[in-house]
Amino acid sequence: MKKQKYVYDYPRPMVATDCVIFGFDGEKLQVLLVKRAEEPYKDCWVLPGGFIKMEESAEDSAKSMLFSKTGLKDTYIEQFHTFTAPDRDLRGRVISIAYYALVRKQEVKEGANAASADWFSLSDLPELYFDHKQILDMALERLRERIMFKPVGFELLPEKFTMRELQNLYEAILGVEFDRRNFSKKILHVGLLIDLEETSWPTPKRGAKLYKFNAESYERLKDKGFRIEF
Amino acid sequence: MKKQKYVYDYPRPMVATDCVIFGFDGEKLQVLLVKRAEEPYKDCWVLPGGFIKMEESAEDSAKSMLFSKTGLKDTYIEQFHTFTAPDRDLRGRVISIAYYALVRKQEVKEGANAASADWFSLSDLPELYFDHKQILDMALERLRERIMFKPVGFELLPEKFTMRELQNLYEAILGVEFDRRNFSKKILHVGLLIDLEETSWPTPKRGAKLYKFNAESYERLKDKGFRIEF
DNA sequence: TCAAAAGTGTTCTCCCTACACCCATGG
DNA sequence: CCATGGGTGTAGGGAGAACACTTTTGA
Repeated sequence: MKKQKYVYDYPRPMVATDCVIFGFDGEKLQVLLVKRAEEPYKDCWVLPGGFIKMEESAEDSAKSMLFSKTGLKDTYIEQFHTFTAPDRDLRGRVISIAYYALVRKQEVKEGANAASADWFSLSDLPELYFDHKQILDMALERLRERIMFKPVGFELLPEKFTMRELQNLYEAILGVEFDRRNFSKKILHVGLLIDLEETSWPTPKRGAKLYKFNAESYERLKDKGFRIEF
Repeated sequence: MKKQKYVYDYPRPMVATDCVIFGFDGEKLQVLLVKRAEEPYKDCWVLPGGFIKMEESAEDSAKSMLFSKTGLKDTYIEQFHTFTAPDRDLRGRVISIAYYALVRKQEVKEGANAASADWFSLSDLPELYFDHKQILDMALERLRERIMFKPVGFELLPEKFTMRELQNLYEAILGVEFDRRNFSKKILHVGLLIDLEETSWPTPKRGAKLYKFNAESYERLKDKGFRIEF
């Protein structure tokens, strides 16, 4: 089958999506990186991404890429910036529409891609290529802004979690530390948490109460937005 | 001269920038629209925009378009979303990287484009085509989020302004009303305003104090961010 | 002299902050 | 029994919200 060619009157850039996939291990915020299979930068770690198809939106493109790396559908995904510097990609003029996704690491299927994909803590990243470090930095910045108004953090936690885990998550994202008691009071006051009458156990030392989040109030607050002041 | 053609192995979308240019008349928030010169939608009002060139970034493209419509350089401009629905443009697959800009209407050159460009209050918009209404709505949403953390509003005001004008601006952007006295107290407390010892005059009835904003504190707060709670 | 807009200060309440002690568990 | 982490309450301070009267000026 002969290769088809595409002919245009004016030059056109290539358009790709890249995705910053955030996960949380209970302590630290992490990012999923993949190992490039081809030149340039073969075998180097980069953000997962790909060129968009003509009949799909960028969001569809990002979602199907996300599915192929994690086996997850219906994850939280949000477009945050489009990177357009003419020289950002060695291969030619490539524009990248960047997304970040929040996933529950527990639900991510390991295996198929085990050798070519891995989680990295933000404090322990490998060198990144192209402009992927900037992309990652901006993703985190946007996530920080977002989490002040929308309870998106729950997308990163397992169904049941302890107050400590939730606090660790907020601290990891915002890069600050909170007083245990005040944090707990504030969060409970928002009314998003349901106190499961269980305790996590075994844990180191003493078991802690488990919470899940209240999907109903969540729906209410997602539109309206809310405010947590730290 | 014969028209050159561009040939690629894979299909590529066209990439454009569209720009939501906000202005403020002292009372209401406004948007600059242009009249299309060509089909489709000839003579209809749309957001100013254009295709990006291969050797310029999207931001450069938006800026030069902005310059051509307003005569302004160094305006506040911010990318906020990229619109990618496959059917969003009748002319084919066009991806649009959208920006909003904040300009001082007083500084905008009228004239050259007078017949083909005009300001519209948000409450009094003409019908918009393509997905430009959605683009505009999202621009406003992002501007709202932005103004809570960064003092970007000053980009829309003339050098000297009254407290009432500043309040009108915040009310117009956020779509709420504030108590005059509390608003004034809060804003002054941030320390961004310099009390010029002048009064606006003539105005309707009584003259009001004029303020300008303090560029120095502005620079400080722009990085650090700040918080105005309303 | 009346209408419209501007200037100004106080009180009350609520929420955020700082902070310390006791309890349960595992080693 | 000791170390580690979890659970809980209170007192004080600061900031936001509500609110009214006086002044200026143009019509």
